[in-house]
Amino acid sequence: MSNQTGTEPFEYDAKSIQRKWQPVWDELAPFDSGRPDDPRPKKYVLDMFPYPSGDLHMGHAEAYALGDVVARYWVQRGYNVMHPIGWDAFGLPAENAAIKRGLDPREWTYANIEQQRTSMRNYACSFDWKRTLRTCDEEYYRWNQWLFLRMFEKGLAYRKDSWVNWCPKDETVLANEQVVQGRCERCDTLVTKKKLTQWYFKITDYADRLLDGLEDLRGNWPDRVLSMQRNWIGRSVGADVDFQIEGREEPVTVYTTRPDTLYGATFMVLAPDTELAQELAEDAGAETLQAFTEYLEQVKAQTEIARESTDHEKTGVFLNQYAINPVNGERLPIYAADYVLSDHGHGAIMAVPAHDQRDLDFARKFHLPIRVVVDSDEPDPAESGVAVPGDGVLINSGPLDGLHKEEAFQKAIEVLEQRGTGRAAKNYRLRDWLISRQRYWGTPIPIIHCEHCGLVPVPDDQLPVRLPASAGLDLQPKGTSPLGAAEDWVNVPCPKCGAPARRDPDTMDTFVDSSWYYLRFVSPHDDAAPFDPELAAQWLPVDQYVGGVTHAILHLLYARFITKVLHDLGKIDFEEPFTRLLNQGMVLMDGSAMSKSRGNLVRLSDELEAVGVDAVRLTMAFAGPPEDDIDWADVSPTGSAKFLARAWRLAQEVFSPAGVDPALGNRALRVQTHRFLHDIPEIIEGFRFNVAVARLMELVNTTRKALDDPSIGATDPAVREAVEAITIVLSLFAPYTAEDMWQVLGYEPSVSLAGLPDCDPTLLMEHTVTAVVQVNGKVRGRLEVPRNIAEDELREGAAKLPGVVQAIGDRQIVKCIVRAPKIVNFVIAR
RNA sequence: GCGGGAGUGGUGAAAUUGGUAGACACGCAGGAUUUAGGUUCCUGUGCCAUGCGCGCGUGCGGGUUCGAGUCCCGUCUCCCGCACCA
Repeated sequence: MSNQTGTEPFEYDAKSIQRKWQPVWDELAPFDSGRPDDPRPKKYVLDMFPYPSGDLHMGHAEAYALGDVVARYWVQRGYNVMHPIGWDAFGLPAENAAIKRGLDPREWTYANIEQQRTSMRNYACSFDWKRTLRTCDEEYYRWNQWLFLRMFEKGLAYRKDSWVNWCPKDETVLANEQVVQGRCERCDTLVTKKKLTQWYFKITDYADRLLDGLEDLRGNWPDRVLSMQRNWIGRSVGADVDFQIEGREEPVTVYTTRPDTLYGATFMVLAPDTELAQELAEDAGAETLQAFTEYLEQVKAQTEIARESTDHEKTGVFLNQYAINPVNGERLPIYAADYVLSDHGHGAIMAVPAHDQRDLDFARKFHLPIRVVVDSDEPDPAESGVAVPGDGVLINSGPLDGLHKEEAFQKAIEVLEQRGTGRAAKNYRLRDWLISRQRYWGTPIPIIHCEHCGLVPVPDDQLPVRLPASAGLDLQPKGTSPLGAAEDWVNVPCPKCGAPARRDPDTMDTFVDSSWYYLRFVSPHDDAAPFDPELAAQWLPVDQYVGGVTHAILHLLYARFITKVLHDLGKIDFEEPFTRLLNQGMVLMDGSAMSKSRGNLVRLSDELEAVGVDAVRLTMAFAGPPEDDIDWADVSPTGSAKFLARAWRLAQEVFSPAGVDPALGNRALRVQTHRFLHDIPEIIEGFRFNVAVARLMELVNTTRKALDDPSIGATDPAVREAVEAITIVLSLFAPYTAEDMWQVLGYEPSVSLAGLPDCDPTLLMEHTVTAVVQVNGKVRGRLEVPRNIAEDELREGAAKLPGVVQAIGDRQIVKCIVRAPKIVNFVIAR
């Protein structure tokens, strides 16, 4: 970067500028927020807090660069901005790394946090350093326990025995959300199922509100995230229908989204791994039972291996039993088949082969009848093998005949409700949130197991339940929590009856920690409450959340859920935590995600060393729309560095005193400066950071020309005005460079607090514009005209342009469209 | 299959009420400065034709309009999420 010939008068040296300003900012703390007397309106800008698994990487660099633009922008607009940072410090990676290195997870975590903190300061993140938090601090996690207890009281935290996802490598249970295509989200191991008693949060109680709440976020959250959440919750609307079974007391209830096709049901299918299937098989006699048992074994063996297979050849076994269709009394043979899942709906379906592809596949294989009940133009499914799911007119359906799908849907439910054999119902893909983990490095669950009293909550005044020191504990994954072996810790008297009892040895999923941390920032060291209610009322909700799309489902869904819970507990008065969300893309290298194994890792520290902090930040902002991925191979950090040097040199050459009246300056340059100032807010608020940088570059180029133009020159006040505007806006992207320029321009630090200059509307109005003149829609000439030119005048001027005259020739002008002052279009006969 | 999004130069991308397509950069080419390289500065750069341009051009095909990257209909491709979810 540096000029080694020494012939240039000024040198831009990113490193020395960084060294120069960091201590000044530490002293000034320009981003401290929350002085009680601060009259500025509030703005809460939050970056997703990092996991301290090492030093910052390119992904952090992008996220924090973009979040910083937003935070710094609102400061420049005169807001009291709270922009805090913390560490999501509990969790498996820390524990695994600690085991590998033979360290205490605590030591390893805190060391990483310190390293990240140093890197963030160097990276000029505009965080309020008085408001940091670490989720592994007991002053933080005690409030996880507090939250757990409140939820326990409300029945929202409960234990149940069920088949859970199990990662054999990490030896711990996983939430549904942590299983990606049958594999552990973290270590990619094939997930297995294990029957265990675990703690759950009852997120399904909030399914409707979580889904409906997405409507309010439309426009302020990326469509992609809204759609992912919608999919994840997976609400479907339909009906529960009760079917009597021959020779059996209790009916079987099935869930269907197509009650309109009830008359088209020709058989029933149960999930093989249900008690009902087992019972029916037993009741049907030895032969059936044997066939069923064999099938069940086959299904169980297959699940783990064939999980991923894409073609699902239908299999199943007849249970030799019949159900009665409640609307027409028909006998429906009952099968057990693995295409019906035990954990969806009631684990049983009515099969309508004509109108459902899966049922049709099964019916064709087992030679079951196929009855069309929705008449459409499609070919007969029994012939074509293609089910007809679309609309049509109902036939063969008794009272539903002649109705369309939608009407029949409603009517069928009415009929069922009248007869008491069914009712409208909803179903969700969403499952309750499994929060217990059999690992050490997390928040202890504040429950004591007493032989006499059962599950006893730890009284609030005994919180926190401290995590015991790891010394002497075996942290190796082994399927049970290491805390169970901490005898001094685990054995306690029951808080209720005083008898010897044991603490729950599990720890909480770290997503519990991150589901409410945004609230803690308003009073990070409060020891009376998780957050100060008054401060929360003042600051919340978060106005702008910034983070990666990797958290589109997990973290954001959990945080929305916990927010609604806290709302219902009367602790806060809003239901959505994050008003606006910006999801930045990923930083790639040569088209794919960076990884050591792929050998395409770009180290942030190397980039910072090569071009400096500001150039890296600027590159992140300029690369393209923030939500798009950045391929580091496609961008030019050195190009950014060159631009910064150009801008910086501009400031060195300004030769008019600070405070000079810009009104005396060059008009053309002033016009461009003020158009720039006018457009910047709209551009930044629309997250079009790349455009903002382009506009900065444009203004730098123009100002350079003005400066070098002898008729304008370094003493022109308009040059100073332009450079000041550049400096202030540049401070959003390249704070070190801008700070240095600000000083050269004769001001005290910090430029971050300078404020965006007002733009002068008269300068926006006065300048001339280029009118485009078209003939038959093709551009044939241009005309410099005043902004307020009259239509007639513009038309006459346009008609005289040589290019236009030539294009028209002797043909007749049929029509002339004039939109002053921008365009004239002559329509001529062809 | 369901849901969401996107297709614009060699590359990243602009064009936010239908009105100059390709701003701003990267790359490349040429030139100035330099012993040389780098830096810095200047010029050029959508495609085709380049002796000429009422020539072509925003995935493709239609339509509306004086005028379409933008609106409408159809179609293809790609990316993301969910998926034997009844």
